[in-house]
Amino acid sequence: MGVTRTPRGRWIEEGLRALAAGGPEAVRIEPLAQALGVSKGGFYGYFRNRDALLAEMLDTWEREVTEAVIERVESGGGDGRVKLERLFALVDALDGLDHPVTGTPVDLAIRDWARRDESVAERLRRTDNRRMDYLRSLFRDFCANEDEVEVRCILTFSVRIGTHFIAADHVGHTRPEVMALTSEWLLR
Amino acid sequence: MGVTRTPRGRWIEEGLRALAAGGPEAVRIEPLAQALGVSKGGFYGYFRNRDALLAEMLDTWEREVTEAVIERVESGGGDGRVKLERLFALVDALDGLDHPVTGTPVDLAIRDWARRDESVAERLRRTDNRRMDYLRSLFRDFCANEDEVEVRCILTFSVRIGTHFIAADHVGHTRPEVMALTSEWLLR
Amino acid sequence: MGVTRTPRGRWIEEGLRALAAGGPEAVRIEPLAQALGVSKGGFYGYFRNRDALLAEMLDTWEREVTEAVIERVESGGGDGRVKLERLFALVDALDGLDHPVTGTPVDLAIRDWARRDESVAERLRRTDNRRMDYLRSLFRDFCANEDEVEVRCILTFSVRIGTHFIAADHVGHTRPEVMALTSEWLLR
Amino acid sequence: MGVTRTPRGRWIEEGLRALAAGGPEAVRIEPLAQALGVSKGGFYGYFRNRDALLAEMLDTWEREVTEAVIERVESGGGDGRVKLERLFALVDALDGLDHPVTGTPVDLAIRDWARRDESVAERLRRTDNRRMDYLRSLFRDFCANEDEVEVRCILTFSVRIGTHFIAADHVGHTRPEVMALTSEWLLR
DNA sequence: CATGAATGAGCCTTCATTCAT
DNA sequence: AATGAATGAAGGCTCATTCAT
Repeated sequence: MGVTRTPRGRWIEEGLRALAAGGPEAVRIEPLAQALGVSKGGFYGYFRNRDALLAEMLDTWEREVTEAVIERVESGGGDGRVKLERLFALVDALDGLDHPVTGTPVDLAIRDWARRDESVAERLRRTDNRRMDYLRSLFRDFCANEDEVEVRCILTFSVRIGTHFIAADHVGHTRPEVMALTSEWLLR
Repeated sequence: MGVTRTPRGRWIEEGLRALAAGGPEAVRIEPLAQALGVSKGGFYGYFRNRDALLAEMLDTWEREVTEAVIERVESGGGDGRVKLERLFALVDALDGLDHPVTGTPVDLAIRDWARRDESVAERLRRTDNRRMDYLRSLFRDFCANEDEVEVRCILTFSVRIGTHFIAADHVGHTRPEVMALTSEWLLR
Repeated sequence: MGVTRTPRGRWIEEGLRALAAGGPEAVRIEPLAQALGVSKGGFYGYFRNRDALLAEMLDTWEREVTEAVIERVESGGGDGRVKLERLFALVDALDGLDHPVTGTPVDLAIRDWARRDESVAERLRRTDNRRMDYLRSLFRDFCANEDEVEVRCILTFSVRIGTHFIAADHVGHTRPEVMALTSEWLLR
Repeated sequence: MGVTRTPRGRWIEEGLRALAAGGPEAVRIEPLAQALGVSKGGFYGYFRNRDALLAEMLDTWEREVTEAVIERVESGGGDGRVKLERLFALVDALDGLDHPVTGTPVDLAIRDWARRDESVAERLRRTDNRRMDYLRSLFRDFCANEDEVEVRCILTFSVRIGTHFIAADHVGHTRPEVMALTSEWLLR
């Protein structure tokens, strides 16, 4: 469940895997067909062309990425601070896994893609706004100043994204340890 | 200064421009030759192959990106807080410009590239460590706790990178305004 | 009458339509199936392969094209000259219509096709001989010299075909006007 | 001379040969390359794409087909009737040869193509108008009535084109004999 | 019978690379 | 060094055909 099983869905899933691994240019029909153990010609029974696959990959991602996390954070109950802690833990766990659709690598690949393709940027804007709205609602629980809420939100979001794009080492700490310290700091 | 003038350097510069615009896959010999007004065959007089160009592009970037900013921040004098403010202003200015080597788009493209290529990741680690070291030295000026220095560093760095990869809108503010609020907050 | 209604006939009719519009290469199973609102796999329930359809299209055309015109010319009565006038008027009318089987575009497409395929040429020879025989019988009504009959026949036939393959403009006349003058001249 | 020898010209010539033999759809890069004994990739050093080749084929044809015949007819001198006789003989000879550019098969293929492609039709209109203008000038030499000139022109042109698209046999004559009779008749 | 799925050959095109000049 | 030409691999796409259901 979650992992699509229809042949159409298998192309999409494999496409997202390729996207995560090598960016949109790496989503090539022939290697995908080979990975699925079918002939490349069969692809066109499901999708009009490569662009249609890319679009459906993004559709799938946009649909799944928003439902997944928020529900699981909300389901646990508690106040904003508790939920944020749960959110951070959940995101940490997600980084470790390798889900073909909701996994972090797909997210990062789409972020880079969005810098070059306005239609992708628009989709990202939609999902990022939904995430940011949720973040705001949690921070407001213990943070009265609206500006500060916004600052904490962008910092929280940035550090969770930025950590994957920054290669620096830390003195006396591992990156996860610094992330943990940072999370504490943002929840003060 | 910065813009190289040797024929070899012109290939590198044009390659970095292509990298910034479309990622490493967009660095293609023929369009580069066309942009330089020479034949693509000539490329191989300067570089063994495409990979050699990519390597030299990274060499050039690594060399230039570290010298540039720190020197200009230091040259102005003042304490850590003052220098950080200057640094932030400088980075903001850089985002607006479009320097073919030290410009932000090249930086972002290399960060995404590093996620897929370990040799690129290693170069990025070197430059990020140098930047992080410098950041640390500035934050230590007014922040005694080492852990907090580390937290402020990663937050500072993350928000400056993350802002380019995050598409969310803000309530009652533009992104630059939120960035300004964030900078204040990090310098408290 | 003319428009076939059996499923088999509908493939043939649609095939002729495609032939008229784009030549034999344009007779492609998939677009035909789409135009008929059925799946392309079903095609092979009626025809062994594409060539079988092409053959049956030609069968249909050969059968219908000969019956149609002559009967209608004869049915009106009169001498040869009168019948030729009626024939010319009929052909002019046919050029304006767009019958999927007996329409002029199909005729022209088959004529071009015959230049490249001997089996098509043979069918065309059969139908052209029947038409020519009929033409001869009409011209003989008012033209004693056998050679001149032959000349008038080939001229009559040629000008009715050639007009569709010649793109020249005329001085002070439209093409239909010149055709009318030509018809008069041939009936002198 | 006449047959182009530059590599570019060889592609065009081979393309026209394919056009004559199988229509525009038969002009395929790979078979052409094979016929020329080069790799298909090399094609793109000379032409942007297949359409560019088709266009240049038509350019070449349009250029050569107009110069060729008229000059040779004029060079012999004589009055209109004499020139027309020479023209008919020349066209007959051309039908027998197989020149890759000015040969009759190319002409016929282009005529059929023009029925489906307006840009081809326009080129054909240009060349046909030039030929028709020349025909008119010759017929006017011994035919005072303008309408009759026009009739003789379209009949002359039609029969020369139509003969290749009509498959009928003749009674007691071969086609060339009927053509000869027809020519006499048109020159009366 | 009809359908959906799959296949494989063939086509156009791009591109890194080589090489003679 | 630089150019123009050529190569070969790879990729996107179309299409006739087959086959299980």
